[in-house]
Amino acid sequence: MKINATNIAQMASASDVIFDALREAIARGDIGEGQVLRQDHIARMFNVSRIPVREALTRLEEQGLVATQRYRGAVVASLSIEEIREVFEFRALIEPEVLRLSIARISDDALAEARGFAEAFATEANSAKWGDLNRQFHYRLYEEARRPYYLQTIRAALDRVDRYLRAQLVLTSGMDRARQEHQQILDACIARDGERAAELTRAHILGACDSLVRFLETTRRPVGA
Amino acid sequence: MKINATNIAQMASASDVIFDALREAIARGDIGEGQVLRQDHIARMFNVSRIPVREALTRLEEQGLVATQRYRGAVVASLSIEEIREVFEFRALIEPEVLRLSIARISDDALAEARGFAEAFATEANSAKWGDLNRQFHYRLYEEARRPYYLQTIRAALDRVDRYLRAQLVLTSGMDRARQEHQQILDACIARDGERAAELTRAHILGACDSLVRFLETTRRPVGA
DNA sequence: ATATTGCAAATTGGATCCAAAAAACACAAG
DNA sequence: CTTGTGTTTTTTGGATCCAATTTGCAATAT
Repeated sequence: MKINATNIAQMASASDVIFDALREAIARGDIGEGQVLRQDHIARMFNVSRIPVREALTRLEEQGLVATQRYRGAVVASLSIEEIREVFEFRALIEPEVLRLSIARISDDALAEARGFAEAFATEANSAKWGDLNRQFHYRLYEEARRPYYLQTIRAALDRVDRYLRAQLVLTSGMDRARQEHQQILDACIARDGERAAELTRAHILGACDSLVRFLETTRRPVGA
Repeated sequence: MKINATNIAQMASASDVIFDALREAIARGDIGEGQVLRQDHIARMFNVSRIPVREALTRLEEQGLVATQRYRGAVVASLSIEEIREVFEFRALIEPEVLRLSIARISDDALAEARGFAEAFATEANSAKWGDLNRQFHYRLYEEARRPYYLQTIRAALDRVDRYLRAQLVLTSGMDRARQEHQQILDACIARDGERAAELTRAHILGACDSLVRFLETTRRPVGA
């Protein structure tokens, strides 16, 4: 048997790279909602033909991150306040449950790593990094649940609303409250109190949602002035 | 302004048709797990080139219904018992909540339609139709929740395990119990007892899962005989 | 007989080309 | 100045073609 790269790790196809790059850019808000994604433009950015770009866009549409109209191209999906609220409501149902499952078997090492992310989140000065650190903190706690399907669902839901969440974090008091709530969640995890950790997570998500919705309702008046 | 078909409804692209056809065939179990899906073969079936087929396969992979390996093609995803259990556990978390939300505003008309599906399910002699009727019954009750994101998630989860569920239905006593449980759920809905309807739905899903897993554990011994 | 190597066929991933539709634009009429 | 119409340009959806990789098979050596 010859040993080459494909034996070690399956080489990522071009569309995988494009998909991941666009997915992250959309989730982070680097590409604003409503912005059109031209196949040709993206193809040139990655030095490929339009074929892998179309595959990436297809996958993004399946994930709900872009909306495509026939012969009109893809635009970054924009969510109504109602849709945003629904995704948060969904997260508030799933994530506490996953954390509960996770705590039943969580190791001290995992807790220590989560604590590291929480501290990095709390002390990071660059607000552009808050979103990633927030995600890492929660994910680290969820991973121990060993529920790949749940985690995938959570990731998809968070991808949809992450750019709004990041906007909420930089609001006054948004970051302060997140810091405190992370600490409380972590304490409950360390105490192996699944019930309390779940309830705190639920409140954490719903609180962020409320704060975000209030913010959006005062700023979003594009139609009907 | 000229009026033509595209004004009335956006014409479905070729890949939409292929995607829906394959998705249903996989969910229903008409294409067995592990079966390879040759691009060329499917393309000829639909009288198109491989391009729209590849788009459909890409979307199916994003939905988790097929698994693709680079240069090796796509195969219908096969789930381990653990993975099946996780999807059912997920459904048992989501669906009761959606039903609870739905009951808060459900109309008598919707209940009548759901009753119609339940009766059709209970009296249908052709076992091949049980799966669809089962789905329609539950969906009709969920729709009134007006939660498109939840519904989409439920559909994706059910697509993954529907073929197993259909196999479980035709097991002895599987159909009998489903009939009774549907009636109980319907009664609770008619009484607008969201709490009871949710708990019955949860038991309905978990019961089917247990029955299915027992069945699979006795029949599935392909490795290590 | 079995394992190994080399070649041919089959299959996928990607590039290029073409047709269909939409958007942008120019221009005439009211 | 606005509105409507015809034309050009842009962009997407799909077909065809080519390269990269895998798979099947045959020939050979042990």
